[in-house]
This record gives sequence, C-alpha cells and structure tokens, in this order.
Amino acid sequence: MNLKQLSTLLNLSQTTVSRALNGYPEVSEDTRIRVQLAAEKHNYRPNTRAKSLATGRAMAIGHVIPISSGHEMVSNPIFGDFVSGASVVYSAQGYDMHLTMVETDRQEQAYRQIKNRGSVDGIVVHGPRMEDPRIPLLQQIGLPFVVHGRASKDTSSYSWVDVNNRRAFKRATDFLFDLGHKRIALLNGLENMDFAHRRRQGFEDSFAERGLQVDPQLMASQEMTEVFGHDMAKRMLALPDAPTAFVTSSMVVAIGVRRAISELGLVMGRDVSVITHDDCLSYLQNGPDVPIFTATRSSVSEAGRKTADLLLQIIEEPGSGPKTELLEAELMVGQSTGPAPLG
Amino acid sequence: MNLKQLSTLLNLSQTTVSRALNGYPEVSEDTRIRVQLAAEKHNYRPNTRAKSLATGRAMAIGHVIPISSGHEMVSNPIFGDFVSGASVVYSAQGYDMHLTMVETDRQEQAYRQIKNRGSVDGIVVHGPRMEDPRIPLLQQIGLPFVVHGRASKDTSSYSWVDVNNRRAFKRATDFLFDLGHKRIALLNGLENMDFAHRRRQGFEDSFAERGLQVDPQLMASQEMTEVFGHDMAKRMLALPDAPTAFVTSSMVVAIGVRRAISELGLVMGRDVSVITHDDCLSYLQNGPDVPIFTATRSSVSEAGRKTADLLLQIIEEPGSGPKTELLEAELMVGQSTGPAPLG
DNA sequence: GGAATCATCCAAAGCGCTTTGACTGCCTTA
DNA sequence: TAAGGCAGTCAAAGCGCTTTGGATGATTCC
Repeated sequence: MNLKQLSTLLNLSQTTVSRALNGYPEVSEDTRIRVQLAAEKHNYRPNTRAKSLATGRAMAIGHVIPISSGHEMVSNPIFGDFVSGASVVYSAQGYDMHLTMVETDRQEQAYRQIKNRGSVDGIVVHGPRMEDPRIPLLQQIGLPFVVHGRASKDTSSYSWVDVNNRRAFKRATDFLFDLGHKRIALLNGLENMDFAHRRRQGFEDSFAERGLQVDPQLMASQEMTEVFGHDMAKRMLALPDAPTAFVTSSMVVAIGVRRAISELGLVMGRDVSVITHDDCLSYLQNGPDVPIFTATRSSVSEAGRKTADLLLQIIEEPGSGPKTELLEAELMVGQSTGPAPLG
Repeated sequence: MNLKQLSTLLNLSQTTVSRALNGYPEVSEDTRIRVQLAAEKHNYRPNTRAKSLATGRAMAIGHVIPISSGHEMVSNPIFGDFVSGASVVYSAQGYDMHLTMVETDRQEQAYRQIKNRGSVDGIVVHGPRMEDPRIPLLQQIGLPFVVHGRASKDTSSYSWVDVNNRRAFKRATDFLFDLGHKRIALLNGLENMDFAHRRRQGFEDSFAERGLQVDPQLMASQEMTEVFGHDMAKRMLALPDAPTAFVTSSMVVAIGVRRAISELGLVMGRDVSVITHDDCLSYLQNGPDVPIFTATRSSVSEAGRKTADLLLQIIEEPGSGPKTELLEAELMVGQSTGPAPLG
C-alpha cells in the first residue's frame, strides 16, 4: 500500500492524504480522521527512501566503528551497551540507526562516502585517538557529528560526550593512597586511545600531588583483556618490591588481576587491593549489594543516550554551535579494597 | 556532486554517465574511463536513497535486537562480535546495515513497519525463543530473513544458522563423565531462549545414555552473569552431596564459578572441574596457549559471517528455498578440568 | 547505392513521497 | 453588491537516480 493507492481509495489527492497524515492544518478534521483510520487499517507507512528523497532528511544516524584490520579485529565490548542506550533515543524520535564498521586505514574514504551517499543526517564517532583525523575531516565535509570521548590534541571545537576519566582515575588513586598504599600499579588500555591517556594522567596527578614518582615498572598499557590483567598482575606481584594495589581500566582486566591474586594464594581486598573502572555493562555487573570491585562507575549506555540526544539537537537546530557533556564517574566502594597490609 | 552536475560537467547525458559507472556495455571505453576519472576526482557517490527508490533495492540489511523492556535491558554481549562478523560480508557486497532495538512486546508492529517502510532488503532475527512468533510473521509478510539460532517448536521451514548446541553440551558432559565425575551441575541461560533449551537437552542426553538421572538441584537457569555463576556455584558446592564439575553456558558464568571455587579455598581443575561454552568473543579470550577453561568453542563472529552470507544469497536469488547451516563446536581442553577427586 | 546493422548516446518516464502555487466555493466586510 | 478572506482541496514539480525506447551517425552488406 502506497500513497497513491491510499489516496485513490479515499477519493482524495495524494497531497491531502499526505498532509492529513503529517498533521498539517490545511485539512478538515473530518477528512483527517477518515485518512488516519484508513491508513491504520491498511497498515500504511510512507516509504522511507521516497520520503527522505523528498524531504532531504534521511531520518537516520550513522555509527561508525573503527576496527583494527591487522589481527582478529577486537570489537569493543562497550559497543553493545552504548548503542542500545542510543537506540532508545533514536526510536523515540523516529530515527533509524545505521552501522558501519570500517578498518582504521580506510576511515577517510568511508566518511566521505557516507556523506555523499546521503543516507544519514549525522554520525557518532567512536573510539577517538589522541589526535584523530576524523574530526577535522568531518568538520570539513560538513556532516553533523558527536564524538564519544575526546581527542586531546585537537584544539578545535566540536561536540562530544565523555566521562571525566582523568578525575575518576585521580580519585581512584587518591583513595588507595589514603588507605596507606604506596606501591600502586596501573593496568591501562592502549594509550593511543584518548581515554587511556587521560586515565594515566589522572593516575599520575595523584602521585604528583604527593610529590611522588610513578614507577614505570608498575604501569602497563594494552588491549583490555582478562589475560592481560592476569599476566601483568602476576609479573608485577613477583617483583621484589611488589605493588599492594592495582588500578585497572576495565572490569575484564580486573577479573584477570583477581585470578592472578588468588593463584598466588593471596586474598583480594586484604593482601592486594584493586580498583577498576566499571562501564556498567549489562552482562558484566559488579555484584548486587556490595560490589565485588571497588570501582569508578559510569554507565556507558547512559553515555549512549546523552550522545544521541546531543546529536539530534544539533541536527534539528543547525548552527547552534558545538555541544559537550562531561559525565562524572561515581566512586563505589566494594570488597576489593582495604588498608595497605603492614610490613 | 550529483549525477546531473557530473553529467553537465562532462557534456554527457545522465543516462550515459549512469551506465558508464554501472558497467553497462552501451558505452564506449573512452567515455567510460573519462567518466570514471571524473567521478573519482569529484568524489561522486550515487545518493543511496534515490538509487534504491529507482531500483527497488534498498541495499541494506536490518538487524533487529529484542530488548527486554522490564528492568534494565540486558544487551546481549554476543551482539557486538556477531555484528562485526556480518558487517564484513555486507560491506564487501555493498550493503548497509540497519540496527533496530525493539522491546519484546512490540515486535510484531516493528517488523511490519520495517517491511512497509522498505528501507531494508532482508533482516536477521536475533535471540529466537522456542516458539517464536516472529518467524511465521516474517513468512507471512514476505520479508527475507535468516534466524541466528532456531525455534524448536516451529516446524515450518525457514533459514537459519546455528551452533549444534545439543551435541556440544552432550560432548562436554560426556567428557566430564569420562574423567570420572558423577555429580555434574549445569548453569544454563534462560530456558525460554532456544539455545539454552537445546543445551540442557544435550546435558540430559549424556546422563540418559548412562542410565542416570539428572539431579534438579544441580541445574539452574538464569541470565548469564558473573554473579549468577558465583552465587549458584557457591550454593551448590555447599550441598551435602556437592558437584565435582560444572558445565556453564558462557565464559562470564564460568568466571563467576571460578571465583566461588577459589573463595572456598578449592582449586579449579583439581578439586572442581569446569567446562564452559566459549563464543570466542574478542574481548574475553580464553587464554593464549593452553586455554584457561576447557570449552566447547564456536566463534560467534564466524556465525555472523555465515548468517550474512546466507541472507544475501537468499536476497539475490529469491525462490531458492530456505538455507540452513549447522556449525559444530570444537571441544578444547584447557586447565579447568581434571579427573574427579577421589572419595 | 540503399538497406540493414551496429556502436553510442540521449530525452523522458518513473520510483513514492513532500511541497509549492493555484483553484474552488463560501463567508465576511465595507 | 463587489471585494476580500478563508478553509479545503488538488495538480504538478521536484528530490536523484535507473531504465525504456528511441535517435544519430558510421559501418557493413548485398
């Protein structure tokens, strides 16, 4: 059933039917109701492609996920939750969501293509690097966008939604210092990712405030996997001057650390403390009542919602300038931290 | 830059330019090259919406993810990897991917809407239940689809890609029996999900083959979280006649079991054995050399690729009948299993 | 030499929708 | 009573592309 059929069926012009359905005032209440009923009855929906051709609005948002082409591509575990947060906003406002996964080295082409094909009104940029060419590119080609995260080295103004990673990791480290820990290790994500760099800064801020130096042996930075957490923790705990506390960048890494700790016959929270960042992933919850891990917590699905909100605002009122939102992480005390062991 | 501009620029008709770019023979090699060069230079891409309006092909595939509306929606951790597998296939063949997340109770409306709006050529059905109304619905409205998984109670013929869950879980259980275990527990996903039901069948098959009865106390079925694995294992291990082995439905659950085991001062692989199903999620890898967990392994991103392949085949040659693919899981021996402890 | 063939190219219709501009009657207003 | 306003409707243009059904010469064939 399309507009034409529906309109001949009703003995009306396509114009009138269209107006009736889209809530224009130049239609009598009687015919509007008649039209709506008929549309309902025949399950009529305007064809998206025709509609957006005519209006110039795609009513769709693109999400572009960079994937590393080299080895097995690591799909970001955060992604599912982020997207499901965003999708709530989109569907509430009648937008569709398009997904594109692009190898890191084909980014530019991909974004240009997206722009020219005109199938989305705006896009969300995922996984920004410290210096990210996508941002100037998108500004240049004039496609509305919001970044999930930031690109530290980009001083231009653009829209983003980010967690205050630096502050969160400073607070986490402070918390451990306050408990009397002195040897504190950081297991971070890959530091070409912007968020990881900021987290390291927060970690170092805390040391600097106390006039202390970070021991490079106690910092590692890799893909955030369970195995990384385990292996690194095990290696560090075997050092002559082993750490008594760990700060980790994700729950999965913390779980690896926990495994290392228990393999060494130690008890987490007593012999070794662990604080992790917790993205509140739906399938990796941090315990029900008292959390398993003490954590800096910030919901990534919430971030998805906020990002989508911002992007739709920007699209609906162009020229309103860049919008940003900095989310603060909560510091939730769980069972994985305790006072530094004596001696 | 659109077709019209490009063609006036080249002093050619839109027809010729279009044909040149789409590889039709009625164009001289000279002009074809001239056109292609110009298109390249001005970064021309045909507008997707116009193109699909004209051709009737959307060149896009929809993925519809059911989300439970009630509590915090649990986004499937599998989803990211599945989708990234599928997206490789799509982009290789010039298809886009559309994502829709729909509350479970609004499914029917959503699918009808997708069909009528005509923005996709086919869809992938995620998370089938044992008796899933989406399958007859899609058959009725005539939208090509492939199910990731199966709906046991639906006897009609439709296309699907699935892991042989029943066989995998039978083999896992057999393996434990062969190691001398007698008290074996199953920590399963929600059993209204088809895959979970099949896994339970496999588990029970193994018992039946030995003339044994499953102890209902040793079976649990819930959302597959770490906390579920931990709490359930702890409860079961406290039973007078505690299990010596666990079969779990996901790595995350197995990790919870591991925590329970070590909290009780036991050693996994010696005092208690664990076999899990491993979806080969990119961010939750099961150890590098010798896997941490003995596991039935089947890559979900591979399943994504296969599903996408099938769906595109179905779309390109309609009427070729339903296609199916049953993937066998490998049984990988790791460090989490060993002979049943004596006494 | 005229007809038939072929290689190239083009004008125009059409995909399903929105939107502009115009056209009806009918009701006010001066 | 004539002019103006208004509510309700419609025909047609246009969004950017593909595709049908010719055109136009150039080439070949009898």
